[in-house]
Amino acid sequence: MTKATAGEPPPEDPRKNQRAEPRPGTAAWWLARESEPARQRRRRSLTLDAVLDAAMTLLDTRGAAALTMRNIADALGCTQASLYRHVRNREELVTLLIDRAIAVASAVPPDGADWAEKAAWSARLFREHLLRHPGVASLLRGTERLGPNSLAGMQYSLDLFIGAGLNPRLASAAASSLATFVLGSVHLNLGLDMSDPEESRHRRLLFRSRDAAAFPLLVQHADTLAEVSSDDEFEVGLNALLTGFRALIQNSDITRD
Amino acid sequence: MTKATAGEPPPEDPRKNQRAEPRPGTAAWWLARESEPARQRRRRSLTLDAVLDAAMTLLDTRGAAALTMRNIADALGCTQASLYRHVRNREELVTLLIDRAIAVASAVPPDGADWAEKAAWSARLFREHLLRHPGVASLLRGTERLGPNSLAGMQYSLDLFIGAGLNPRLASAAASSLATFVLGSVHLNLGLDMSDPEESRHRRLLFRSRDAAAFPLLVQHADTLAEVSSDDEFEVGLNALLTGFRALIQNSDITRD
DNA sequence: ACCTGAACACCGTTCAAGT
DNA sequence: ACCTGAACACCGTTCAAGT
Repeated sequence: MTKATAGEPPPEDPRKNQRAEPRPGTAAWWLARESEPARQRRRRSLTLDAVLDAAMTLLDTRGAAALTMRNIADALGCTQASLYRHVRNREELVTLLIDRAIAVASAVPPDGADWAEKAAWSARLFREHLLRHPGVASLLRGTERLGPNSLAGMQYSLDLFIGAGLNPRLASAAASSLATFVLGSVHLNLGLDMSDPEESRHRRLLFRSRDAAAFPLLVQHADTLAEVSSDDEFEVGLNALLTGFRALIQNSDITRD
Repeated sequence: MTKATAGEPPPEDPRKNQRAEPRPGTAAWWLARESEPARQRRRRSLTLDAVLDAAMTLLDTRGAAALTMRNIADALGCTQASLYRHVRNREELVTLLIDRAIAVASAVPPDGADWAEKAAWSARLFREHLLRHPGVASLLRGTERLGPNSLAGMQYSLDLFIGAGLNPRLASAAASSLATFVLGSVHLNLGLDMSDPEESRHRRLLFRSRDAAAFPLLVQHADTLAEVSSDDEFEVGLNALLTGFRALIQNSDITRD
């Protein structure tokens, strides 16, 4: 009864994963899924797509906490047990769901922009998509990095950064860094309500009331700090990253082998 | 029975949060906690610290999925109900726990380094701390950004970036961006086992077997891509960010008001 | 071959009752 | 004033039994 969850040290089987079912999200798992033709061959009343569709609307309308097997089954008018015919776990369901929910990353930026403008455009689009679907953001764990939609995004950004002058290794790292930053930005603001005007006021109060000896800068700049929004943070970080990539490209121009 | 979770659209009370208890992690909540002297005054057999200690060792040894009220109570030799005397929710417990688990951020980098080296040192330290405590990483949600330990980190990095020449607003955004990037980097690799040598092999197989028409770069550079590690990604992104901050500092030198 | 009903071992949270 | 026992309404997952 191992409930494997991200962040959990694996139960450490005595014999190291000797032919154990691969965990959802690993390369082995994504590979194994493709060579399972039997699963989808038969015509059936309930399909995996229908399950994922129901899960997606549930996630969007009622949030991550409402994404239960029972609720999904209810939405589909079947029993919970039926779901396990299309999915081995809840974890597997979430992995498939999130890969699918990430599809927006394949949207193509306006033509005529240079690589940096395109990268910024895509990063902003991805962020806005996640902000509109906070349930999706809260479930992102990296397990979807090898899913078809993520791979499409990777192909796109590799093209972008290699075209800009980076070698494949650096292009891959740059693309991942950008995605990492977008996800971190959304994730670090999930529990907060900066949209709530009260939050900004309370934040100011909090900074102001700190011990001035221990937190001089927080006290001194309380008003300014309370007003720095998640959008501000994102734009500053995004520009810094792209500036850094630009420098990296110029460097590898010089040290080109 | 609202189970408010990050990523969940708030249940939308008809009257907008009219004197409702603030959600854990909001500025109002952190503020309210301080002006609650009665809670900790009395000598009691079970203290909040003891609860959080037990929760922490549970999280580290058995992972996030094992962090249940029952298990915490068992570890302390009390009943679950007793825990609710020190904590209103599981959510509140997690918020307090994560703030405390983040204390490493207050470690001070070696003297004599310039601001960029110090920032890099702290970022790496924070990342390594999170990698050693994946359970903590998986629970980070931004609700701890206003906790005492995060504020200490903020005071420190504000000092660093203001000292380097940024105004308070930009310094705050830069500091947050860096933290965002570290967290995103750890979080996006939570579900994966890059330590597993098999994973790299499977990843190569996965890239190689893509449709060459749709994913030409993935197929072409499969071997290289399969070997880019999370460490590589992190270092590339970290350097890019710091390079970007350096440029930002030079710019604000010029346009100083 | 597919789906169901009913159960199992868990959750977080509450509250009257004990001391 | 503090803690407990026992319950409540939920979870994910399994499996014999139905069709």
